[in-house]
Amino acid sequence: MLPFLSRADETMDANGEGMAQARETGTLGKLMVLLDLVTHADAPLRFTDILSLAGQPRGTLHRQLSHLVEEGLLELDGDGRYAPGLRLLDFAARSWARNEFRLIAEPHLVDLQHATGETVHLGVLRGQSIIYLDKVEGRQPVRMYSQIGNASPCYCTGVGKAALSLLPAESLVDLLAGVNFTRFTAATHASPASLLAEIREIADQGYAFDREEHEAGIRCVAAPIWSEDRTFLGGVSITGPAYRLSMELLAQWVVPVQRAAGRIMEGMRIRLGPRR
Amino acid sequence: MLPFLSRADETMDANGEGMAQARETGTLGKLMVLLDLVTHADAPLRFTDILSLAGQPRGTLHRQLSHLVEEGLLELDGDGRYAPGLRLLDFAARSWARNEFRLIAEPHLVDLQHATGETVHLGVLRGQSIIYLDKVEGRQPVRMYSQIGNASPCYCTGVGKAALSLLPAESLVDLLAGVNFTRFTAATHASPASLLAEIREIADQGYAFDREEHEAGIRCVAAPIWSEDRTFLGGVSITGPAYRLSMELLAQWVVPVQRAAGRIMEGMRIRLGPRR
DNA sequence: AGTATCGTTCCATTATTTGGAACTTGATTT
DNA sequence: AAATCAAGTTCCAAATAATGGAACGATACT
Repeated sequence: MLPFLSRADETMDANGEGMAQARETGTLGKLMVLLDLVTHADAPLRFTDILSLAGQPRGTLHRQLSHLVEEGLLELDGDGRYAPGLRLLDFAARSWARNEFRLIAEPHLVDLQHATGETVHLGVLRGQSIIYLDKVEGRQPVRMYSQIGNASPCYCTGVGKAALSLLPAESLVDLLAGVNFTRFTAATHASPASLLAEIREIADQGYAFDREEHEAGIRCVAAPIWSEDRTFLGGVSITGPAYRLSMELLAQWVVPVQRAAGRIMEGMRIRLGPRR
Repeated sequence: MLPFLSRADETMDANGEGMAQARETGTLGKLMVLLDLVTHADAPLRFTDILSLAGQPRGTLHRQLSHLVEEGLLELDGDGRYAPGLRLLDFAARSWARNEFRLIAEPHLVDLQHATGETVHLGVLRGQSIIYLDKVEGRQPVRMYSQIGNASPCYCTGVGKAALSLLPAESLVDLLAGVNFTRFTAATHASPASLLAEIREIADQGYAFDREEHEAGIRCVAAPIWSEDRTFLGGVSITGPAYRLSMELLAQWVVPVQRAAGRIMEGMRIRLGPRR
């Protein structure tokens, strides 16, 4: 097995392997599997690499890749290596710029950043992952895309656990059934059982901590965001290094984070409210 | 000719209509037309809106949209409006983070930013558009994605004209034949003729200016970037407000910009060189 | 209640995808 | 230089998925 894909395997697992989820999207689904393969790889893949990973007949695979390249979703360099295409950037730039949820939340994220001086994130639950929609950092060296658009596990991030705490018990169990619990640090929940216990607590309290569960030395407080019809579930969080963010300090930020979350929800209700 | 492509044609106009480029990508091509429609719209579209724009039979369109939604490329909100899906962000984040060209160029962009104090861009030519791959800004309020991933016209941006100056005459004419010249400002080239004249000049000099041609009050200097096999054509630029960047000042920055471009090319050669 | 309007489902027809095999191309070995 | 091997590409009858007209629900409007 190709060594550099170990990473891709993990990500795929996190997306649900248990569910034996047959794609019902015909041709598109098959092509998306390929896009996933290429975008998850650590380096551009050669035809043969993809062949062994995708397990398709050569003729078929060749045409599929050609179509993806022709549409700009993949790029084929002079050495026959396939890399993600720049058209993806173009799509993403537009979908980000016009995203309603993000636009409504943005001013409140900035306020929260100013109030605390630390990094603020906005994330939503999609499948079993949290996708970060926005990030507001205090100091200069923000490398854009550094976090935005990234998919992170829901079971070991503040925003993730906050989002999960909003789910009805049944959906929660269903969702967790598909999750592969990777232990990123000593504090990462290793099983659904302990996670469920914490999530019940979070549901009562209305806020979640990440006690260095995803990355050693990084802590956060998060508050959940929801809509009545559960169209969006997500959260806001304040994140920072453990040496600066003691658990006591994080506790003091519970109220500001919740207030920001509340304002974002109010913004969504005003924007979408009349109809629901 | 199929009527439902009228809108897609418009979109293509900016990108090239003259080429009568029938999509050869079967099912995927049809779905990408829909993705284009939705991501280019100013607001989420309802089923009927897309129906009238795409002009497909209802049954067909419905299934196509369902597939896109199921794959996360589109999202359908509670009011039946289709918006770009967050999976696009996930794809883009990865393709950006691992893009070789960008990774090689990054340190040189930062150097250039420090040397001048103004905003630095890295862009590549894709089709008739420049796609910005990176941006390094001096002062704080960088809204990420503000420019990265955006597709801009090639005929009125510094990076665009620099990239065009590298093309052999024939390809250049072909490419410009497909461009729809929109006059953004009084200084925008209104026809291929005047543009061609300037591009010849740029090819001789090895650098390009943007004299408020895309946006009033914004100027830039750009230098071209190429590889022997023409796999990548693009440019680096320094951009800023006209009141601060006199043409004299821009002229002083020609050398630094060219030097940065040269270093990036060298980086690419080292990385890819042995093979070509 | 009556009637548009909007969205969804069905299914025989049609077009696209499939995949095995044959064929290039280019590098490596004898 | 010829032979061998691996990597990629093209072909085409068979299998599969997409198509689109029409019938069917679901809301909103009168």
